[in-house]
Amino acid sequence: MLRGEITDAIRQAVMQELAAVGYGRLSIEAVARRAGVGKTAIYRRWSSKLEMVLEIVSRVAGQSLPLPDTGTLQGDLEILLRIVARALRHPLASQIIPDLLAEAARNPRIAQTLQESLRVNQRDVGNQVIGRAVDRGELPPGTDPDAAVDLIVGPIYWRLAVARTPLPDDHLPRMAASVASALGAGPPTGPGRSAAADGAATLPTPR
Amino acid sequence: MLRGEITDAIRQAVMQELAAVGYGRLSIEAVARRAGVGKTAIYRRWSSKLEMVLEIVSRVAGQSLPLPDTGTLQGDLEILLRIVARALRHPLASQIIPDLLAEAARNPRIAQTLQESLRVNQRDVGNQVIGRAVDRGELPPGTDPDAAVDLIVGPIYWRLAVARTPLPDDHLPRMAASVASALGAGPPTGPGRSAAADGAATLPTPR
DNA sequence: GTACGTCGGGACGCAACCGTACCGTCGTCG
DNA sequence: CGACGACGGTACGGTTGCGTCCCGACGTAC
Repeated sequence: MLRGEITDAIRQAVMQELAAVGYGRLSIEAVARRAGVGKTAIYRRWSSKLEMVLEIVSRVAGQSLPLPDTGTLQGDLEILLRIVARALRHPLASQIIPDLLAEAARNPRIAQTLQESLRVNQRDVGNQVIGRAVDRGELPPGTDPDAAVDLIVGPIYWRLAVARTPLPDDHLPRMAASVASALGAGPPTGPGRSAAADGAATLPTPR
Repeated sequence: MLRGEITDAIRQAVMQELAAVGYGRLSIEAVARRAGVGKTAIYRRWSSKLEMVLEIVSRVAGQSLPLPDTGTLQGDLEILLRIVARALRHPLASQIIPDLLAEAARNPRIAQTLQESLRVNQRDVGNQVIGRAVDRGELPPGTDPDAAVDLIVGPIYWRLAVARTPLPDDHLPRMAASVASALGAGPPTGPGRSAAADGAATLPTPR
């Protein structure tokens, strides 16, 4: 009964409006205006601004992405960084993602939805890359996946979404190499260290 | 003539309101309400919401922080991470910082003010730590300070401000070790590098 | 004691938006 | 061809905020 083209127009308008003014100032009327649609059409589909945004965003964020196995930690990282970089360079995403993350710190519903949408793509991808590297012997078995995700995604996110400094394409391999090194030396977790890089052991580590 | 206690109360209220609802939804009336103050008192001090927030935030963000020289890259990093972690754990800061960063992507005035306020503390601190490490021979001379900042601040920021996963105190040294390793192996920057940091020379990065 | 200026508070006109209701139109299904 | 339902548009009452103005109450400096 509801015409799909209208729904699509609304979805698109919500994303644009979200990027333009943020969730805090997003108004139904502005969305309707931008979509060339009556408010009625929106309220016929969603019950409130929050429900609308959650449904639309989670649909976009929930898309699964293919992650090829390159056979090398370095190669996997490079592809991973490239994917994240492309996403964060998207003009809409680069505005919407930080905005929703900030809003999530304040609104449990948003936080929960984002986390659920991203869990599949984030946690699984992280575990997958780390797991494969461990199997290959490139990383020690005790490697903490959570800490690994911090080291992988943190730098690229900071660069593109926080500092917003342009990142030349040829820097991605360097960053991948740095991250790979960080992962190798990183978590001297528990006993039974493997043979792989343990440069950290030579550094005096207080507490 | 303007009573300082009133100004302080307003400043405090702005920070709390900023944390509670974000910049987008911050209203002068709510600030006045929270501060127990008339709107008049606010408009007597600042001309608009934007000017008010910019002045108050830049005053807080502009505080210089002491950065002791521990004599080791690992030690410097650990202290640095500890400082950043403490800041990001602050209940007000942890809400306000991501919010303003998201808003900065949208409002040039905010972006400029934040950048100016943080330039002293961020760029200088980064350059200082890296420079000292290079002098000690812990890092290769060509190390790119910008890339280094990404690697240092990115993971801790992601962990605390984005993923908002609790970070046990004893993880900081491990993270510092990882970051140190990343910095060391990181920039295999081109051939025949000169001594002083000239990362810009190899980068097609205008300005 | 008088004059000044800030104080909180209230009221102003204006604007935007909420969520709902009611139009007349138009496409589609039966 | 007729009924149905979604469509864009408009209007509604109510709320919130803006930025300004005015008021009486203090407190202080002179």
